[in-house]
Amino acid sequence: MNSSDIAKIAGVSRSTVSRVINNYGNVLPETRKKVLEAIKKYNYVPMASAQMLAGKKSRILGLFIVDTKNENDENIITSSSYFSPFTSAIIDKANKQHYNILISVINEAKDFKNAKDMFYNKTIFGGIFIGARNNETEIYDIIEKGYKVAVVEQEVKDEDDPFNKCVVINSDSFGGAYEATTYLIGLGHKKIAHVCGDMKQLTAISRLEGYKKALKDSGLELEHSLVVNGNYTEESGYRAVKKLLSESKPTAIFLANDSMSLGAIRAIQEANLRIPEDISIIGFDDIEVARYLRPALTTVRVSVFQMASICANSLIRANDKDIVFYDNYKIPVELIIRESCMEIG
Amino acid sequence: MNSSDIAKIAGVSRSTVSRVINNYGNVLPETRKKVLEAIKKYNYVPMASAQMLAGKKSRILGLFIVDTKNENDENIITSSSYFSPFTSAIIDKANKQHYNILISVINEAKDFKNAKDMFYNKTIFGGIFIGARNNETEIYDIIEKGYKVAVVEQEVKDEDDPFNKCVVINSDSFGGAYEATTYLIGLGHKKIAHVCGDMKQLTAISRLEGYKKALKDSGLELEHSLVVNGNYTEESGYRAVKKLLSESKPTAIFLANDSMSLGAIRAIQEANLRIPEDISIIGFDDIEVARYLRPALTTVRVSVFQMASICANSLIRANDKDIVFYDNYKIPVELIIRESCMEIG
DNA sequence: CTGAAAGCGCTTACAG
DNA sequence: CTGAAAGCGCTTACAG
Repeated sequence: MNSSDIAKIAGVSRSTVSRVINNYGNVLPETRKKVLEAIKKYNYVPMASAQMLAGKKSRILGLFIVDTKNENDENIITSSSYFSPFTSAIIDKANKQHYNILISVINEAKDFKNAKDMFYNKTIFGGIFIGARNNETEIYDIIEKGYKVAVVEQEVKDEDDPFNKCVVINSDSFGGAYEATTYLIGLGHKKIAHVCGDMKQLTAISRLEGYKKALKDSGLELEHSLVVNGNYTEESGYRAVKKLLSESKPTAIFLANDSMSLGAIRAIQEANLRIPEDISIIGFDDIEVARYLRPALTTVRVSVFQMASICANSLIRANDKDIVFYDNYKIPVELIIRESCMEIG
Repeated sequence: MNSSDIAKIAGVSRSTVSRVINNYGNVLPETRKKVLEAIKKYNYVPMASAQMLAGKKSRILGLFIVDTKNENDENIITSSSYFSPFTSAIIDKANKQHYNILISVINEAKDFKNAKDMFYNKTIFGGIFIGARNNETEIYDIIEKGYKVAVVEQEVKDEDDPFNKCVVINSDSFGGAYEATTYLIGLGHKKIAHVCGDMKQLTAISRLEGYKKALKDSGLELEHSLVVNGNYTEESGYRAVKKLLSESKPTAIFLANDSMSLGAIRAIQEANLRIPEDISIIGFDDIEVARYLRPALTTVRVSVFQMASICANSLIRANDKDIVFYDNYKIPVELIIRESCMEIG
């Protein structure tokens, strides 16, 4: 069943069938009705690739999750609590506007090829990148070829930066880290450690900066032994805090994300210390588990939903209106005070 | 840049360009080399829709998540811990075989139209349905038109059931519920309540059956007041247990999933009862939070990863080999004993 | 308001 | 081993 068949059945030309399918105005009501009936009767749906080849735009939006495998060969982001709300918000926004999402995971450099192909072979009209390391050059090509892209958590360096030619959405990592650290300082802590995230990522860089700035503004000295490496996984948080506990013995720890806080809790329990009586901890992200922990985790909430919505909507609008659309958003974060911190005393 | 351009540059015909792209054997090595160089130099990627129109198969697999909104207008499955591992496993399997995933959420009956369109307009070569209520007739159409589909958690009634013509993957809900209930009985409990899941879904139906059968096999009477409604959401678990606690006062509760167990814990805490000293609880699914709860939740683990892998692989194999592929899998589950149950004292 | 025709960018028999 | 040509199923000027 194709448009010729429908045309024959309705007693019109293929042009007319096409006109009613695309809802053009210049079709007599009765003609339209005949065509619609034939379409309905035979459950006809035009073949998408033929439509595209003839000039229609793709209504598929790519979502590319750049991810790294952890010790257990599991994807860090994809298996984290971050993935689900982000992805589902994107899907929701897209579906509501009659768009669909093509989703793919990028684990290694070579996987960027698949992502690029989806742009270049015109399967998708545009795409979103999340989880990429800061200044990921693999994305430059795509942007520079004029495709519509949105990136989350990318620094825009200067006017020549390719990321100026796309939509960039960042959360206020610096501000959140600053607020978290200041909160700890306000509670009287002086030995505040920081467990860094994956420093290839903008979020980790900014969170460390925010921590440092807060210390500085309060006149506290930055102790290098209190800043330890992590890579955003639970395991890395465990190791980092284990080390901290045996060496520099902080009274409070600000971890660059919640997953690492989970590891931190384990390390602290194993050392027979209590949270928050012996040590205060604060995370970042506010993943779902955070509020179920006992004590519930104090953390910095990032509105993943909001970030996702902006990504999807910007790109879809750009496609619908056939415009290029550059923009740079900084999404505010919020300190969620629960039970894992207390005044030093 | 299209295949004619490349042909001109390489000094061959479009046919030859097509041959090297599709890796046909009958091309002289030097000819192939010239073409490959031109392709590389100009970064040429054939347009997917033109390829499809000319006869190539789609390499996009649909993943349709049938979901219902909860009280807060959030999708139940999509925002649950079930979504992320299932989806990421599917993506992983697909990407490894050079397939991509088109993902979409079905909230209302009318949203099935989008799913059907993706099949009928040939965007996807096949699709997976998860979360649908038992015997969802909307899926029948698609199967009966001969498209490749996989469904998870669907009962196959008899030989005429359309679901015989697709891949169906079920977890052993009955067995898991039977084991969980038997475990509670073994601990000496006699007043064991069950909070049902969404009874439109096969999992909920089977879990209730397993519970009943275990009672029966142990010679325990089924008390109707001990079986209460739920719909798989945390909130429904909270309400159900609240009711149970004020009325029939069970000593143990088997909940049809872990999300409801979260609500149960809240209700039990509010009633100033202790888990497991005053009341034992056991969930189903083994979502990520389960092991972080204190006491850690005893539950029945479902290998979402395995189910997802089978879905993706079956469909992809069917497409690659161009065969129709019917099958019916029952995936074993595993009782994970943690800290939320104890012997009745 | 409607139809005939060209064209979108590929692949694949067919012929040589 | 390679090329010329037909065809896939649509849309969209163009003409009337």
